[in-house]
Amino acid sequence: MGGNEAGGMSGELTGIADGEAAGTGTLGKAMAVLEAVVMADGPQRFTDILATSGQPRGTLHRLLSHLVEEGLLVQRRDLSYEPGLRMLTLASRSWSGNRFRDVAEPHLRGLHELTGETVHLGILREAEIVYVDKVESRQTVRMSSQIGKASPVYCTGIGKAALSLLPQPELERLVAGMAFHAFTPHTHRSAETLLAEIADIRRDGHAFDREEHEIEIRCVAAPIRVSGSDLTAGISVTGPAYRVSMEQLTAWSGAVRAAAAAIGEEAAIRLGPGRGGP
Amino acid sequence: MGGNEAGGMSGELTGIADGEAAGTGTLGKAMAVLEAVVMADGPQRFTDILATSGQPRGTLHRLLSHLVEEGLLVQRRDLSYEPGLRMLTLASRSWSGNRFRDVAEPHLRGLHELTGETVHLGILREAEIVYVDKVESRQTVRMSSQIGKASPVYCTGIGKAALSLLPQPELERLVAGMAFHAFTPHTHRSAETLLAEIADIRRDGHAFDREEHEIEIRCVAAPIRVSGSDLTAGISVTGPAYRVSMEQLTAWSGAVRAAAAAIGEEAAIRLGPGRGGP
DNA sequence: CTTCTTTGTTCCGATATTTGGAACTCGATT
DNA sequence: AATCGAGTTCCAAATATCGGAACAAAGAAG
Repeated sequence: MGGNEAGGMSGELTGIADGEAAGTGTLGKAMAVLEAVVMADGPQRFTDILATSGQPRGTLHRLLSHLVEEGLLVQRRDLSYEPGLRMLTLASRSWSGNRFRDVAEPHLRGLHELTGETVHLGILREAEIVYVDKVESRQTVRMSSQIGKASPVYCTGIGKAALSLLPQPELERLVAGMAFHAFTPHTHRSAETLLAEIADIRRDGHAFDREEHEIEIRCVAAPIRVSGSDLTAGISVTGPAYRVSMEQLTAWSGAVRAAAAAIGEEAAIRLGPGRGGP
Repeated sequence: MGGNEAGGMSGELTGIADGEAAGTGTLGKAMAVLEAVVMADGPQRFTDILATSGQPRGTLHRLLSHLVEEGLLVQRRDLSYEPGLRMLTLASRSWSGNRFRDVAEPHLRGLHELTGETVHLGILREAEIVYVDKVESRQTVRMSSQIGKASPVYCTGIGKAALSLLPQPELERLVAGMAFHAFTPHTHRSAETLLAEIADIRRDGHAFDREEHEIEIRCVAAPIRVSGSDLTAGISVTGPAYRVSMEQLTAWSGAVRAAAAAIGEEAAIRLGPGRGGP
């Protein structure tokens, strides 16, 4: 197959060249379509998806039918498509069965009690940070807006912290593929400045987000390394600029690093050897 | 192709009997494997999955590779498989983008404040109820254990309530396929008793769970019908038997019915015509 | 140390599935 | 009536999947 694009006859079709093009065949296309629907804002009509996915009509139609039959999508009366319930069922298991989150949770709570601010746990996946848990002020948290969300690495505290753990070649590979969207005036805009900051982070053991992702929002983060696992993660304490000064964040950095270290060690033990307990 | 079973020579091995045999081709198999891993308790080794999924070795291996490549599964150092982060990403969008849940939420809160007990929102999918939201006492709820979980219809308040809205033929189709597992001494054990109770529920407009799913747990539920949609759902107020008597539940039934009606109407308006708002 | 298992990975011809352009249906619009 | 747009169905050609069997690698037993 070609890439993701519809494409026609494939002239040279060298393929491989870039990233790891090739592919997951049918599954890949199905997932692309699924994602197109899930990530969209409202219900998507056939034509909408036709445009976003770039699949030919016939193919797309069959893919959608299959997805509906599997319960991953639901077709409404007006023929538009929405995410189906099966996604929830699968996800809830994936989340509650996540032992890493489980190990980290008490530490997140501890940090929250110390600081009174929101605490996040994120895992590195390619050039993104996926938030896996969150402990925040009073309000019932629910499957918080954040959980499951993926943010770019270069503009988040956890992201930069996690990057600091990567071996240089891996780091460079990721940075090379980055697009540096300027979310705020403080967002990194080039590989150079980012790499420079990462050097600092390696030295200090913690990273800051100086309103780089969202204006008026700051955080301190520390990386988590789990020995014996390929997992790279991080935690952060986040707060509004008017309430948490950079000095305040610096004061908390020790606690954040300590919590990160504790999670890393505990996880190495509990995730390493055997299965899960009771 | 055969059915889902791998089997060897398959004597009769009709398996599924019929239902809607045929299938979703490759996607179906991939999802079956994915589900096998996600629903399992710990990380699953290749051989474990080989057993549960019944796919031939070669096929299974390719399926797993593709699932990993898509980020739906992750392969650990010891070669075992775990749910991947992409599931979370997809699910969180599916959940937070669910407008029905959004409409219902204030009403759930209202019921919670009135009763002080746990309130659930569930949607009917085939012969199961999938919990989509939950409001409970103080404790931080998080993506509660329940959310996304699917329970059989015949032993839950919401399930029976939802069934009561179905047209008779549809109802009978579902009941015909039920397995009636006896979770407690009070669980329905036959189609007759279930159908009889559903007749009552149609009359009363609400259903009870008299410790039928879990011992010492009771609830009152009311069905939600959204006109103009195929959605069938329900809400319930649940509590421990020592604290909530059947009389208490009966006293609350009016409020539950009212909330259900309100949700149904509001949803019909907000889900019906246009897209989502801001 | 050798032999036997057990577990995971790779191969490859046969074949069922997917592919995608084009024709078709149905309803709304002009 | 004729045109347009959205969704669905068809079918020969292309290709990804299928799955048995051979192959490696790591343990366990002898």
